[in-house]
Amino acid sequence: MRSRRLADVLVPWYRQTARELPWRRSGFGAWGTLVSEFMLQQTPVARVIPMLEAWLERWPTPDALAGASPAEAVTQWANLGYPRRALWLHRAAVEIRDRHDGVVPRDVDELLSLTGVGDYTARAVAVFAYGDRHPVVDTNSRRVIARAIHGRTHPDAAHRRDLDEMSGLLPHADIDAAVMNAAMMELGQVVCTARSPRCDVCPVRDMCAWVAAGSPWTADTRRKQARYEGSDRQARGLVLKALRDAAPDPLPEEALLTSWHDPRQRDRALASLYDDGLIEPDGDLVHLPRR
DNA sequence: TAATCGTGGAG
DNA sequence: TCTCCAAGATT
Repeated sequence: MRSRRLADVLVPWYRQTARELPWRRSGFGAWGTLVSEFMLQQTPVARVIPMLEAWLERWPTPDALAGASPAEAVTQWANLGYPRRALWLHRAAVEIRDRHDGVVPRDVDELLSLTGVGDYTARAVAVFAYGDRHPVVDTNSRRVIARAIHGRTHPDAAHRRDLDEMSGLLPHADIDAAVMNAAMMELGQVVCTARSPRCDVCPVRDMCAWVAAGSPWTADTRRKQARYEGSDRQARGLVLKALRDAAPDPLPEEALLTSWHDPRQRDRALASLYDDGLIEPDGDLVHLPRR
């Protein structure tokens, strides 16, 4: 059947052509893997690499990060985006210290119980750091499945059934299954890309349902990302940038978003940041979270 | 379940 | 210039 043959082609293809990335080095470690996966959540590989190395140099273990303040984590996170991830990674480090003796857990359910760790990240750590056999499904592999298996241009929204589908594609041996998971992601990222797939160099084009269907380019029905300019997210981003730049010093709340056009939106952005625990009040001052 | 959450590079 | 979207998680 098709699923079996896909792995027969992709596993050797990956072994021959995969890019060298920091988290693919042997002995990179579960902590490094966990940090890299947090950073890679919605942030491109090229932007992650230098930030990851700086992070691991500063905090080489979960204990080291757990001993720092959330403010330090948010500051070190710099411009990676979605700063809640920095907060959550810090919380996860505290949980690893307190509940797992400072060792990144191997069990998927224990990984899932860590703050900020979901279906993708938990299995990525179990598979890529520990070598266990689980389906790892990210946006790239979902796109490859949509095209190669179902002949669709775009994947549907992420769903847990994706895990079952990927399970059906995995070879039996743990080591090969791990490579297959990585190969699907790699193919989606470098060949079967979202906007302009490079079918001319695709190793599985002769078994691709989408190519067989004539490579139809249908509309993407998934909801588009909201406009950023003038959004709450932009307002929040400006607040955190100001606080990161001032860190470790706080700033007067009046100094934040001084030239923002919409005072109600300014209040809303600040309120949501307080709510998320990304900022905290100290009289008239605003701090990044100190504990 | 669908909306929300940053930032910057590529096309 | 402007749109798209990137190794997702949470509520």
